[in-house]
Amino acid sequence: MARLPIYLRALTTLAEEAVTTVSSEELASAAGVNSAKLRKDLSYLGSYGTRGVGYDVDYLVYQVSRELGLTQDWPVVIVGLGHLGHALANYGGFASRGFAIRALVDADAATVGTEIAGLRVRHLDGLEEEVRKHGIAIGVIATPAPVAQEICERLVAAGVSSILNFAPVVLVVPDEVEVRKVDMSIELQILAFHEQRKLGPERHGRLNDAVAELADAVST
Amino acid sequence: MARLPIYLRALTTLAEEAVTTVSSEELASAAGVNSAKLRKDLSYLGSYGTRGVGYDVDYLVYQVSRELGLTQDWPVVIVGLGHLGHALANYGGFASRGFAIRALVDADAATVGTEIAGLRVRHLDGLEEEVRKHGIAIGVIATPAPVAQEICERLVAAGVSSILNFAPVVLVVPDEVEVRKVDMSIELQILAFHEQRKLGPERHGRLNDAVAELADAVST
DNA sequence: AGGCGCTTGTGAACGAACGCACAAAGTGAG
DNA sequence: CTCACTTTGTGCGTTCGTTCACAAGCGCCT
Ligand SMILES: NC(=O)c1ccc[n+]([C@@H]2O[C@H](COP(=O)([O-])OP(=O)(O)OC[C@H]3O[C@@H](n4cnc5c(N)ncnc54)[C@H](O)[C@@H]3O)[C@@H](O)[C@H]2O)c1
Ligand SMILES: NC(=O)c1ccc[n+]([C@@H]2O[C@H](COP(=O)([O-])OP(=O)(O)OC[C@H]3O[C@@H](n4cnc5c(N)ncnc54)[C@H](O)[C@@H]3O)[C@@H](O)[C@H]2O)c1
Repeated sequence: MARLPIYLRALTTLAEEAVTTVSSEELASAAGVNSAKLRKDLSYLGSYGTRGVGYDVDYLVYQVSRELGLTQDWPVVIVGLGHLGHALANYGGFASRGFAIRALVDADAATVGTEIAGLRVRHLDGLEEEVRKHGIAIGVIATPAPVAQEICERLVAAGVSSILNFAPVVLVVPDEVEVRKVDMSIELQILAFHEQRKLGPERHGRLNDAVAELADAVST
Repeated sequence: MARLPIYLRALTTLAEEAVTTVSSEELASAAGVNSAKLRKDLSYLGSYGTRGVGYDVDYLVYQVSRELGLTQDWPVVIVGLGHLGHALANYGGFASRGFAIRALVDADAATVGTEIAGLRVRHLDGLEEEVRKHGIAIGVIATPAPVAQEICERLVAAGVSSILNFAPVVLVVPDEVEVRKVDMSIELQILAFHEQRKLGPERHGRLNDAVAELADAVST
């Protein structure tokens, strides 16, 4: 389930506050979900709660971490160390959540050889060697969009089977490779869509009209 | 619909390649979705296709842009100009997709006053004034997690009604405010989950066991 | 020891979204 | 003009996920 990481974050926050026990209701509101949904999600991992009491925070942290495969550290390579790649490489939040950035790769001669967050940037030529050397299964693509697909293919060929893509393109990969994309422009556009709708439906698209009609129908 | 921005991107790419007409099948595969789903999505905006031919690319770009509210530029404020805030402020992909970054705000004395991407960073004190001055409806939070909720409340109080949050916290907002979050750690954790499953179910969590049993049941 | 109150785990109903498959509609060739 | 071909728009069955609601289980208080 894609919600486990959210629960895990809420749980670790609680653990830091020295909370030992939490009810599904509390945890659900901290994670921003329905409590029945949370209980059902957790029940897929097994019965780790105590009726009448709730869940033991530390124990649940462990179980969820195990389920997510975070009891070990995953080595990661970042390809493309422009603005975004720099930010990612310097971000401490990955290391503390089960990931270890092990290799940085870029094509730009000016960037290659520089040190970022204690790691030396290697030239693109060494991509495959870095992946093999560190046994890297997870690759991050932070290159310009036009080269993302090519980088993706090289990562896959080298043995990477999970990719986090920041470039605004749809990557084509074999079935066994998992891709997730983070696209900030799309997020903003979705916000703009809702924002526009708030301004009043009359001056806008047909989708809004349809929604307005629906609202009318409901209110009568 | 949350898929419209993806279609829009595929369409603009096609437009740049001087493609004038596209079938639902082609556009769907470029966007990575089922063609029936794409046609149904587009039909919500109206009937802009021609049977036997397909969709006119330029016309569809315009219709989708209008639906998303991208015929105008949306002013945006970024709060927190650390690594990530810098990357965002310098990113050209926003301006070309209907957004104009109009204000940068940070609490750090060393950052305030510096110029990033042609814009001067203003102190947090001026947040409300900047929002009002530019009529900003969309705010981006790139501050450390502990202050994100507080910043969020100030943005909302100042009149911002859509927020893009990069801090790893669940923001609490009034119903009429739209929040979207981008959480890179969560994306990585989801990848780790799938990665772990590939390694073989025997040494892992109960969720995997359940899936394995299911697979057994199906194959017999 | 027994009962009371609280919280979990889940069966079942509901609803939304997906995708198949086809009729309707347009194009172009003969 | 007609026919064969292409592609849209959509009705409908199906699947997936969410939520309600409640029985089962646990701890605590008496
Ligand atoms: N910066 C942001 O805030 C932001 C936001 C959304 C999306 N993105 C996307 O993320 C990607 C990176 O953005 P950025 O702002 O860091 O861009 P950037 O131009 O600052 O950095 C790109 C980096 O990739 C390197 N590169 C180019 N070709 C390469 C190749 N073939 N192999 C390896 N490295 C190569 C460049 O040398 C450069 O260091 C882009 O696709 C962009 O669209 C960025
Ligand atoms: N850098 C990444 O790649 C990355 C990845 C995932 C998530 N994030 C999240 O994004 C956020 C920012 O990350 P970062 O790497 O840029 O951190 P950072 O520490 O580099 O930058 C944080 C910035 O926020 C400013 N700030 C602090 N308190 C403030 C306040 N009250 N008001 C306004 N500004 C304030 C600081 O002065 C600093 O400039 C964090 O919440 C982080 O968890 C970052």
